[in-house]
Amino acid sequence: MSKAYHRKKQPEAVRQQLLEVAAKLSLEKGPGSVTLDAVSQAAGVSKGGLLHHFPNKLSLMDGLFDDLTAKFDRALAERMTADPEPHGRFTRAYLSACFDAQDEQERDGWMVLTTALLSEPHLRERMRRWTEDRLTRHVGTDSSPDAVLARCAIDGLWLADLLGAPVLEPMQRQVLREKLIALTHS
Amino acid sequence: MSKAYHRKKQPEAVRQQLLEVAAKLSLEKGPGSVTLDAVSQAAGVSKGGLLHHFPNKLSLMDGLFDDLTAKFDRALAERMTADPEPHGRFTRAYLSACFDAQDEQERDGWMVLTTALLSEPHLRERMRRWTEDRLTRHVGTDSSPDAVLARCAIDGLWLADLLGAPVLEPMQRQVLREKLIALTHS
DNA sequence: CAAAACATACCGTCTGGACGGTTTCTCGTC
DNA sequence: GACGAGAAACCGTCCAGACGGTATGTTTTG
Repeated sequence: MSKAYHRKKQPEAVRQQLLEVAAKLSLEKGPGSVTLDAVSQAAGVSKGGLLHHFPNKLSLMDGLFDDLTAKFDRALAERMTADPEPHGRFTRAYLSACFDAQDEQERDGWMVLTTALLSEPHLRERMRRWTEDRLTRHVGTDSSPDAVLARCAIDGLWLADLLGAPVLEPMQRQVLREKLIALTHS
Repeated sequence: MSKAYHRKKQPEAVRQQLLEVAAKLSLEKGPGSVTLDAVSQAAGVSKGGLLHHFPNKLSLMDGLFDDLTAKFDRALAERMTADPEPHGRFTRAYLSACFDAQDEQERDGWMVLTTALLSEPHLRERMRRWTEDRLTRHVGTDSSPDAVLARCAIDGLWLADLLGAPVLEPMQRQVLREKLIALTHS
């Protein structure tokens, strides 16, 4: 009889814990290491418990996707409301959300998303729809060639970070950041 | 008794075939679907045959990595020798190699590389070293902030392609391309 | 004939998932 | 507020198949 069996029931917390563990596992040991056994064990829950919250693995991945995109959307929304200038607003929010790692954990989460994304065709498709959606939503303010260029560069830079790339010195990073900001205003 | 058993032995061709199949599988059905069974079967070889060429799965992945990076390096070298202007030469070659899908298959290969890369921490590390290497090799001609910016944008754009992103119209794509080229000259 | 290039058969482990049980929570009724 | 009944939140076990890998054969090649 394990402890978890008798502890206070807190489904939402457990659910969140499972998602966090899945994300961490995917980031550190690759998406291939995200197995039901590994996740449940690392989360201190039995596999049966995991399968109660997510009836199968696909729904676990989907849940992870939903969770991460929701967080990212919130981060974007925050920054956009704080930005008085409509033109290029979305791209600047995107930049800030990726650059300013206000929340260490959130940044990692966003990275997880991409790695898991590319490995699972199903999530790739969901991601495609997500970007498409945000894009059409901010067409008009953020569809200039320079804005597109900026967002591509942000993605690329963040991809480099993900690979643990030769870290740009903070100063160079700052220069880049300002160049990108400038692009959103043109 | 299978056909492959009695056909003419052509080890190098089989080896190449195995790598191609592995790449195709990874691209289309995700890195998770690259199994010894699947690869060998799709290549028309027995699993034993596969394991003869690559003694274990890791060496298969490494072989894939070597093959793809070698191809990409060759593509880069070609373009660089054809470019008379030293300044920004590497970045322009990089741009051209990613943009101009001269060889449909080669472009796919490069995409495979990245997806497989991110899923396998081991390959992530190899990739990191690879980029680091190319970077230090062309420091001096391709380390200006604008060149870095350009390469980031290229990566980002290519990532968008990978996701099957909302395709930019060819014209917009052309505009972007010219902006990037301009960046390599500044 | 030796070695390389395959094939075939098989094994131990892992993985996703089904299933039935046990404990705790929720909520209506009195 | 007590209380019982059902629902929700777990646990533990078992299984069929997939997976990576080994061991041993057979055929071709040099």
